[in-house]
Amino acid sequence: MKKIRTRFAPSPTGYLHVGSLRTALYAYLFAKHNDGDFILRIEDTDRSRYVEGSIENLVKILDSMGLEYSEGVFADKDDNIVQKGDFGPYMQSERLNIYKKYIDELIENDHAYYCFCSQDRLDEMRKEQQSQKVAPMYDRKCRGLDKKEIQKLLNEKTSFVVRQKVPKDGFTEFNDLVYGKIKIANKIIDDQVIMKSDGFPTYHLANVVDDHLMEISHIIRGEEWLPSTPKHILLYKAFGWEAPEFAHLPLLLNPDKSKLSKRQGDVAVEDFLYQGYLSEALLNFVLLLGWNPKTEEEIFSFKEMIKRFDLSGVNKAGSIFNTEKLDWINGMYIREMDLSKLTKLCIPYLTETRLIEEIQNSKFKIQNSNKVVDFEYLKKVVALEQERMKKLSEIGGSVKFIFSDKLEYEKDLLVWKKMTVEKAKNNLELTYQKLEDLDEKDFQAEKLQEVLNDLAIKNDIKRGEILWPLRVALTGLKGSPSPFEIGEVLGKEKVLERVKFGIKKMI
RNA sequence: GGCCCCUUCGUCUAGUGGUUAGGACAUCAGGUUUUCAUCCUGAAAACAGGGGUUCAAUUCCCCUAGGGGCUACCA
Repeated sequence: MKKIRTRFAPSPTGYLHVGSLRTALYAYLFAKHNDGDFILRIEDTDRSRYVEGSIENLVKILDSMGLEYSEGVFADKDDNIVQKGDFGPYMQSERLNIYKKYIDELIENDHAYYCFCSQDRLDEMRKEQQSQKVAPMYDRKCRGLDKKEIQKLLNEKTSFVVRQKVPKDGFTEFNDLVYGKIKIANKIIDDQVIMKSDGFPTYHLANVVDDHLMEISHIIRGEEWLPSTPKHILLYKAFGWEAPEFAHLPLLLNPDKSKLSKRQGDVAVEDFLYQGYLSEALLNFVLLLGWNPKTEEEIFSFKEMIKRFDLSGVNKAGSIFNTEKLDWINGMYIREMDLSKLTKLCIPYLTETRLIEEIQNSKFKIQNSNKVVDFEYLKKVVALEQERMKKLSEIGGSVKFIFSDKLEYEKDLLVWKKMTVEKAKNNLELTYQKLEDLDEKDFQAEKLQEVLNDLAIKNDIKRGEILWPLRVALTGLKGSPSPFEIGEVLGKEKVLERVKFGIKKMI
């Protein structure tokens, strides 16, 4: 059986779009599920749209996502871009001579022709066609040029492009692995430009040549390519090549159902990463946007994704990119994560340290605070919020109270339900006395819980009437982790200080 | 305008010629918890419309409507 090979073929035009991430993921999963290869090819044939640094960025993100490719463009130790693999180079801009050869072959075999029409003529023609409400198409003026004329224009160094010679009649059809049979009349297919006047090939030509040369077995790409697939099929035919299989993926949509775009919110993978979404969670979320396992499972490990993915589970309708569920999935992954690992990931959001060189014996300065703590302490702080965090970026705000020198809150907050202020104050005083007698080393969640429960029982007070005022005194917040856990993180001195502060408020 | 594609709860989706049309997120209610979160229980919530075919249609066919994509010397 033929080896399964898929590729991810982005253009280096800036950030990595979440839709592209999904495309890459599906292509990756399909290849790996079938024990095949997944390769990366950079489609940089449009020089005007090239954005500096985007290849580096892309490689970095793919790497952090775990979408490992076996051939393509990699970053070496020093972050230099290098190309590796049997069928390279993998940057189209470095393959110009290859395309040139194939374009010449097409001209030779009468499947393509020189076109000397000026941009102005083309623009005018298009305008005219649009005003008459006919489909804008090249009028094939240069299709009939004879050899002599062509040579003459060539000799005069007239600017030219090369166009694909599309059959005038008949139909081109193919079977898409997602959409099924697609059939289009050749007469409505334009004589597509395959080589631009700057000598660069267009997407259509470069794509076909590369996919053939790189032995791609399955082209997995976005639905926006569906209408131009017949052109590609025709190109394969013109070369006498067997076309690969096609699987087009439904688009990701804005809330208004248009194609997902930057205008209506974040679409760059790096933005989501920056906000504190975990790459596993993002992958899991995007996996489910347009694919389902035919069971009710929703959380998939990377290994499980590979095992379970198949193209038959891909649906046809576009899906709105709504991050509500992403938040849930992310929270899920955060809760399951090993505390040390989670803490490391939280460091950029919690401390002023951006680069984590050495965790052991390191000191971390807390953001917007003058506090400096070690990693073990950070772990305790993160543990406080692990089960209520949806995104890593929330950590700084949610544990701010731990590090502040003076809490700000209304005194009424100290009063629980129907309690009186007097009662709250008394209970807090009672608590103070009890905690004051406690040894520093007894400031440990379980012990505190035991001691405070005991206090409530002995004095015949509802637990809430002890614990609520205490918790508020320690946090100044309506909602927070329990006073036991917080007491442990804060330590005796701070706890007593804050309780005293609370009591004073009520005097 | 032309061509192509799509249409099940608010969102992601399952599903079948006969189902109480299932799940998840979000929402709401209740329980657990001192609070928040977690966790548990429950509720509300969908087959775009119209014609066929059929004993029976959400499911098959046609039409309409709506949405989207493409229509570049961009990918």
